[in-house]
Amino acid sequence: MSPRTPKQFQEIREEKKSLIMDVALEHFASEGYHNSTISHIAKHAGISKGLMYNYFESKEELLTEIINRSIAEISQYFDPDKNGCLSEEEFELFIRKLFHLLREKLSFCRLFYQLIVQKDVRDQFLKTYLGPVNTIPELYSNTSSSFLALVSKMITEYFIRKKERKPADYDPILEQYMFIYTIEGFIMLTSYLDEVDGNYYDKTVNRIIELYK
Amino acid sequence: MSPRTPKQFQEIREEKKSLIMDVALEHFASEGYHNSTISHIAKHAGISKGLMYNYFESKEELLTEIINRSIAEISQYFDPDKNGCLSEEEFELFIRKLFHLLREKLSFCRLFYQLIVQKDVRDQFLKTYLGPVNTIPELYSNTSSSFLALVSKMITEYFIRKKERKPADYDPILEQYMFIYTIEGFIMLTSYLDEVDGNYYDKTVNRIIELYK
Amino acid sequence: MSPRTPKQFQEIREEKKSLIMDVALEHFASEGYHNSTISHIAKHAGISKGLMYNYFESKEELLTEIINRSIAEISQYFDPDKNGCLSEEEFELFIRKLFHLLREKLSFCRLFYQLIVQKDVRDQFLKTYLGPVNTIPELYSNTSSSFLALVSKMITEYFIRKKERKPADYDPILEQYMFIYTIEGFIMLTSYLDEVDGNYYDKTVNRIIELYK
Amino acid sequence: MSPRTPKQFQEIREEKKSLIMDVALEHFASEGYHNSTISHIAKHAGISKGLMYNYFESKEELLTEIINRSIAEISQYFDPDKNGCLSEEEFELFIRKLFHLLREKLSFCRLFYQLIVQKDVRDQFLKTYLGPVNTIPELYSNTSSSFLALVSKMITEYFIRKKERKPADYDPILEQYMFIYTIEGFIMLTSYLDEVDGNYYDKTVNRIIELYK
DNA sequence: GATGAATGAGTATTCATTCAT
DNA sequence: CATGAATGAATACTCATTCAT
Repeated sequence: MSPRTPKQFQEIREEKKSLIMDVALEHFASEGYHNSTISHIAKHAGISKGLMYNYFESKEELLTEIINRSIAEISQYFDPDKNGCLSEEEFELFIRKLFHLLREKLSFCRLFYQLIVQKDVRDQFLKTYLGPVNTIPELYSNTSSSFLALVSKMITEYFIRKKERKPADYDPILEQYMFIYTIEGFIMLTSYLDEVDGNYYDKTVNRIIELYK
Repeated sequence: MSPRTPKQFQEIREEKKSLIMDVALEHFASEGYHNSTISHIAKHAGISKGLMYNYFESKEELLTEIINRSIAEISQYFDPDKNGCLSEEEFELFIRKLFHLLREKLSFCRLFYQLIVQKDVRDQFLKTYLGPVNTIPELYSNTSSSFLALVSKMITEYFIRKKERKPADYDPILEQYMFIYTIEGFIMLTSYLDEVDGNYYDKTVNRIIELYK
Repeated sequence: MSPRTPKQFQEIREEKKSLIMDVALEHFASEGYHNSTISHIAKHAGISKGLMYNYFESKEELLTEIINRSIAEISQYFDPDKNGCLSEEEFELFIRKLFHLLREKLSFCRLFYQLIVQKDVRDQFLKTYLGPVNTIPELYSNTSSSFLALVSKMITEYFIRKKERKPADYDPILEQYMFIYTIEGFIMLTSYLDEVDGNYYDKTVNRIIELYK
Repeated sequence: MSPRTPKQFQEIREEKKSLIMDVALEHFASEGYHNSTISHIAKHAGISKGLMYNYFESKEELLTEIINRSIAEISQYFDPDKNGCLSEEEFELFIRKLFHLLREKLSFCRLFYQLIVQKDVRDQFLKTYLGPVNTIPELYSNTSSSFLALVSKMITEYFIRKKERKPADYDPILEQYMFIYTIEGFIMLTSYLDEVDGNYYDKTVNRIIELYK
């Protein structure tokens, strides 16, 4: 057998890292960061505790990398920075994509809530991912870390623009809040109460689009 | 000096217990149950660790008592078991009260989310407080521990009843979901993003009532 | 009512002390010294923790007083210091008394074993109660603290004297050991295995007398 | 340097486990289970507290493993389950072995008494090791955990069988009790009074055999 | 005398992290 | 690279003892 090339080594390494992060995400999401032990994660990933520290400097870094990877995945999924302006069709598509993604990334949603409810983490997290656009260094190659801020801004502008085709008493800020609350509540409850029947899942999406498009 | 009377002891106990619970609630709410240490809580309450165990048998009992106390406060605030049936006025009042209460019990809301995101605690919590009405012994004199289940049931029935005064294609289940999501998202975001401006706080309440009454 | 005389106070005090010691003996005997808490003992004695320290300087002193009282009771029960020499009748009576006492003082027997098995306590205990006769100051008014040493000496002399009415190959030391082992085993097993049927209790006594008188 | 092989790890584990158990046995035997702290045991074993829990899940499991190991050693020493029936020669051999073993396993004897005098532990211990033969799963490969029950049964049967070669008034139950008491007393006193002179040690064995064979 | 609130040192246990092999 | 033994700081909880009232 020919010895592995450095490139192959690199690939193996990345795969292993990815595996560990997958396992860790599941643990962090369901048990919480502090209740997930390196021991358990390592065992479930099929490696030794010691090797974990070959891939990640610390438990905290493991968490950070998981978050960054997830954000990167999500943001490239939406790829919203094409022109920074949502058309009605794009808005509807955005919602549909969001709800579709939700099903596939339940673990990340739960992890997200784990972080949000944790005071110390929350502050750090919000500063990093909801901070002002462009002022924060990129963490992943093609991704602004303030992706969430960007999305938030685009939605705001979408609602403001919508006012033109609405009656005089239409309050875009209020509508945006209502929209965010509904989305937020839906994600939260879907993430934790595994009772959503598929039928109403779709009905809900349509109703939200109907109300807020 | 004459010794303290039993009544004096009782008062001291009640006051100190209450103090500890207040402090612990803040900790549990912001740091999470598992991350809040008895040491820290004791220190912030200005007492020794040992004394904590004079008042509460364990950390878990401390949590339980805090939850029970909060649920009791909230449920007596709503007193929904008068006739078990919401009129339109009562529904509106219920929402207004809920939003009013939210401002005063932010810590409890946060604690609630801390519990929800923690797998082990969630199951226990949901079983106890969302379990079937009437099957769970009362924890506080005038309060069923399944207060939340009762509220939930009343709301469901309210939406079903509403169908009569709505068009044929009105889907009460869907509307109830939408209502719950909105409320939920509002509570969640209000609990954690301390940016809600009072102006829109009221506007939101009115809009929710307008949409779902 | 006339105020209590100092003597009455003293009596009340002694009664209370005695009650506490009774309760504590039961606890120490069944749970062990270290597992018996002052709290529990006080509660079972119907007094407060604080008051315990009015009667006994410390938990250790409480134990010491219990031991001394028990030894005093037992030694006055046997009153062996009349002439220091056991006749055959006295020997039989001694055994019968011992077995009779065993039934009434089970708790003390158990406490005794609790102490014996505890290295630190054992050394102290043995030094005090098996030490050389007359060299240790009396703890209770009419009682030598080396009562056990005295009894031990009397038994030894009894067996040595017995040799005169026995065959030449009779080994008094060996017989004394056998006697002590039998007694010891009987007390130990009776103390802990509550299965001794009364019938064999008496038969055993008679057999021991038959063998070793 | 090449990493340790699994076998090496296994060896390290076994050796260290054994070391810890040896040290812990000494502590449990002389101080008692509850008074022996993990801290002290660890310190005397030359390891950190934390490492204790790499080898034993809890203090209780440490105790259980020590007991099981000792029982296993002892029972294989006697190997009494060959045919379940003691001949006179086997009875004598059994006693001689017992007394020989006693000298080597003093610590275990003391531990045994520690357990007996501790109410909570006693019940558990007796249930496990004196329970009915054959109903308890084997803990060590070739060892019934009710080894003691088996021995007890064999001795009972031995005495009953003996009646045939004895006078009519021979009471096998009484004789068995006397035998047990003597043995018991001998073990107890030998375990705790380190004064037994070797000379009388052998004489005692012979005398017991003479009396009860 | 009498109470129980209050303390603090101690105990079992957990876990991220390091390191020899 | 890989392993898991080893550490140590932290955590929930206990209990003899003190002390203000």
